[in-house]
Amino acid sequence: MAALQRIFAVLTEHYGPQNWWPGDSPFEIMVGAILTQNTAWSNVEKAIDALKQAGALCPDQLLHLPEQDVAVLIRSSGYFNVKARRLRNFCAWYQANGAYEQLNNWPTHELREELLQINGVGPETADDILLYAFDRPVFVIDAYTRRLFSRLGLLGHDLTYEAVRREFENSLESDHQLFNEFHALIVVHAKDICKPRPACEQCCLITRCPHGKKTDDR
DNA sequence: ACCCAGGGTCATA
DNA sequence: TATGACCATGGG
Repeated sequence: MAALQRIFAVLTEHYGPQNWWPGDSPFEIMVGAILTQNTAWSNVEKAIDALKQAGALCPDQLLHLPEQDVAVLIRSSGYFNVKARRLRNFCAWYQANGAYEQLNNWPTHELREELLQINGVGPETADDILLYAFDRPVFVIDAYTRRLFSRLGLLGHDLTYEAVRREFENSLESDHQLFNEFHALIVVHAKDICKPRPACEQCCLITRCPHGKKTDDR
């Protein structure tokens, strides 16, 4: 994908720097990464606020509280029962491995493999965490990225997550700052482009179901 | 009332 | 390995 650099330039020129991920600490970013699975960020913000309000936005409390209580706090983020369990799974791993300072010494590949072992952390969530909490040069592939680039004709729509990620990482210099901005810009562009609802040609490049035909997505 | 959202797991064939 | 069911709230 030789055009990537230029697409990044156009997006960044239009929207400016994004300063992602929204969040005050690496741990908050990791929690957000789990809560935002298939969920609008506005709903996640409320859940994170509720956790803060309850003094529960830390591994200790999330592990100490009954899972049911956590579920109530994160209710607004949807899937609250599964996500409460996923937060617990993640925190158990996080504590067992000495928290941020220790984990940050791990090589990127090993850290990624370990994250993927946690039940509830799939490839995108792992990569969110690696890129935005640990500043590792890993390109995050989400549904928007897949739709936009496959509809531009730059990506096959039957590629695996790993294949798409390799494609992006091989087409750009390995720079966490670049990957950080690029992914953020794709998401911001998706939100921006289709404000009311459907129907312009631009929308069809990145929103879910272009005029009823759902061919891509995976 | 319907569609969608910054996914992931599990059961089945 | 590939589908399909399931998880659930809140905004447009």
